[in-house]
Amino acid sequence: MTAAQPRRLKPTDLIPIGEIARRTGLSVSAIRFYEDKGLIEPVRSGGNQRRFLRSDIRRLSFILIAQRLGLSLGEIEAELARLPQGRTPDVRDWAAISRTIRARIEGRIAELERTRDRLDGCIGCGCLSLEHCAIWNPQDALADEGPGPRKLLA
Amino acid sequence: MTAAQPRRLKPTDLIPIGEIARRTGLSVSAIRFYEDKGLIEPVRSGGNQRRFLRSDIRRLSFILIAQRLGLSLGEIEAELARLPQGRTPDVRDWAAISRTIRARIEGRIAELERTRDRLDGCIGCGCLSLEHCAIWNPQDALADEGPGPRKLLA
DNA sequence: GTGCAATCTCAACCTAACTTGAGGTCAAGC
DNA sequence: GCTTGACCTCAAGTTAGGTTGAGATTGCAC
Repeated sequence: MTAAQPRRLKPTDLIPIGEIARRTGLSVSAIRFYEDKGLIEPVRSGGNQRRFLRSDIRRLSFILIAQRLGLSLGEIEAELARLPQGRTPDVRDWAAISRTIRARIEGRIAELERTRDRLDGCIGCGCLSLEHCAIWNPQDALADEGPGPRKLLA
Repeated sequence: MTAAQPRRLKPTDLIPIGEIARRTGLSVSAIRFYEDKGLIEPVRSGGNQRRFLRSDIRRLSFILIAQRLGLSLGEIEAELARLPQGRTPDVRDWAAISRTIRARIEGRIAELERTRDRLDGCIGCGCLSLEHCAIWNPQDALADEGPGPRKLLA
């Protein structure tokens, strides 16, 4: 039972942290940090070292992409929680998550286009007060992304 | 000389911090923080209280907009440094700065569109490895915005 | 069976962007 | 002239997202 694996589960499918770091471009410490935050759950070797699956590369890549879009690690965790437990996520699982992300991208693009147009309009109109100008509308903080003063965005 | 001002420099043109906070949506502490960082320089009343000009509202509004675009306070300070010293900035001064900001917006939009298209392509192709997929390309970190792991973005 | 690079844990540190609190002053209304 | 709310300064605290360092193991190669 222990020799000549029939379904060929190669030991190379278990990747140590250094290699997963190299492959994703993340630092080793960042990956450990993400595990700490519950974003990823590697298995452990006999000697307590982390061992990652190939599908974890996709998981980590997703984290990177989502971060670029302005999601916090908490929000990313929420997205990842939608992946199936116990089995390796397949194309459809990832596609479901992608739809959420895609919507976010669209929204962000729309917001930027709005800001751009308003910026043009505001400079063009020369109102110089911004107070009653379209661009300066704190209520319109529909994308809660980016740092910004907490009071305004909260 | 002290009575009946000829050019009508109304005292209401000197705004206390509470009112400027109310008008911009910023917190009082955030405004003081920005002064500390050199982003704004209110004058002082006889009793050492801050007094803002109306044009400072525009300055603070600009800070908010720029932050939403992912600029750090340091970068914003650099932009604001291009405004004239000693005189109140006029339409053309602000227009010059707007052009930089506009370019940034365009760039960010382009990047998001690229990410969106790649996301579709990647999920569609089912490669599931991301390693050799277009979307997973750490070299393409052309927008150094958002938090993200320092090693990758540095 | 030994060497040495890669890992491990845990605690401390870091930057950005603010907030909070203590203790004291200013100014406008009655 | 006194009260009360708005302001002042300065120091310390907070959150997110990691990094750094010490001291101890592991595990692959020779």
